[in-house]
Amino acid sequence: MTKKPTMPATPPAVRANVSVAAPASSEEAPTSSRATRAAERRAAIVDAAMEEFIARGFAATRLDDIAKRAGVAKGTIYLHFKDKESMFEELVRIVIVPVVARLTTLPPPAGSVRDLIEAFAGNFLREVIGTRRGDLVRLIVAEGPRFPSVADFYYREVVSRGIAAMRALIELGIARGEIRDKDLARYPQILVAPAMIAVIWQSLFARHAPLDAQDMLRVHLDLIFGERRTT
Amino acid sequence: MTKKPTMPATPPAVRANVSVAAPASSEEAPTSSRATRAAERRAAIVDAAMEEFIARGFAATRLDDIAKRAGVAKGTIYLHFKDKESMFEELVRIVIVPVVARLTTLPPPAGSVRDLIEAFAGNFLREVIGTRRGDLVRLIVAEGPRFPSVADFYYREVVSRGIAAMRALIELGIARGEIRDKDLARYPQILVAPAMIAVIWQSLFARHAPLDAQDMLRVHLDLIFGERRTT
DNA sequence: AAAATATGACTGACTAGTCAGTCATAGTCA
DNA sequence: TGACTATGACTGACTAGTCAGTCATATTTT
Repeated sequence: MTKKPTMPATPPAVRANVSVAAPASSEEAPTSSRATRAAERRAAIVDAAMEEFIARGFAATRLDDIAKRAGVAKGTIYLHFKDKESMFEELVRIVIVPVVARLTTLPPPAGSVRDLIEAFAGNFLREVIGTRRGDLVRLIVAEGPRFPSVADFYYREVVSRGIAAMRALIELGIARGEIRDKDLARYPQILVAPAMIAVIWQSLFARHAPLDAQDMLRVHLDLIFGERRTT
Repeated sequence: MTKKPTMPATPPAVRANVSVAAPASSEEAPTSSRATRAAERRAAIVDAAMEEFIARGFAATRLDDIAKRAGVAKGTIYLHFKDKESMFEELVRIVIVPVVARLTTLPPPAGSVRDLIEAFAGNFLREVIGTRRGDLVRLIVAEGPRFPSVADFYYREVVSRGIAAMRALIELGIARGEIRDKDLARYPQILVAPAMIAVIWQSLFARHAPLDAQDMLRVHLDLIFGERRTT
């Protein structure tokens, strides 16, 4: 390479909006025991690694950069992770698991199916679309084929559960007469597709043509449930 | 790295199902003038590069491997392309352009809007979903953020045109009363979303849970147009 | 023979991973 | 309590290897 073609990763000033650790008082807070400090460092490494991997992809990310961003020596990374690969794999688990936990903690099953799904979509909008986590989803799509274990994990923990949950909701909707089309239960992907497209769109094309994801999802739900009767 | 973790790229035996050149008689066919031979070599390089980039991503792909797969010395690549980066960029153009050309050559605008869209979907199924070109789309999603010029090109040549074409069809459908939901014209993405999801699904999750893309698209169109009246 | 092409050994910049040594903290003893 | 020792988290210079890009040489075409 004649010169570095890669654009700089998000500069350190713009910190992740999704942090693994508590606010991580950046400097000199020996608030803590050895174990605590170690945990903080690990979290700092995870945050830094996520930023770098999202910005550059797995292969092009340098461990030196992760170390610098985390404010840690390179060797320290190897105290916490076996190697670059397993760091990437663990990273995905660490970031994804709590999100799934939160999203699958459904709100009380009160109200119509549409209300349930709207609550779901609202969470998704807030927690994923247009956030670092959305970028992480794109990263998984990007690196999945080269990391079968990551793809497997993601399928098992996120996709299959999500599909199952959506299918259950759709079947409920059909049973209650809220949803007309009975075939929809066979392809819950259709229900989720616009949300996924929104994630990708924000990552790739937002600067060409911003997308009002919330409004789009509303239109999509109108399509499935029929126009929203203004309560 | 202690050992190569990457799985081998598709072995040379399994040739691309999408070739840039004519069948590329692999050995010794001096059928041709210099210019022709040069063009064949260039095409072989493009094919090989596509395979490798799809299998490994940009950063992890070695030019030595592309050369070997194309049956060419590494130096030869530099007779055709300035460097790895511009090879990738040109590659995308070279492969995408003819597909767009073919897909935008609409069949005679006869029949219902649904028929038009179904024809479109059929082409897309055949030409993209589950083919190397589908993988290329995933690759663009993957590398887009690191190759703004690729993302720009893809947006300009494929996405914006596709969206515009879909919008036109939707508006026609609304005008003719085939489509109920008027808001759909504001988000043609909704019409296309399941097809994109199918592309990604085949790439990432096919071996966990195969997806009948054709049937899914049919269900989706039923959702938009209402159940298909059996002609 | 001259020109156009093609080759692949070579170079140098770059980076994953290592490890001997440092030092703040935790633990022990008088 | 204060001094002294043990621990292991942390460091960063270093090694071994990789790979994009070059170019002197060989091969093919005209």
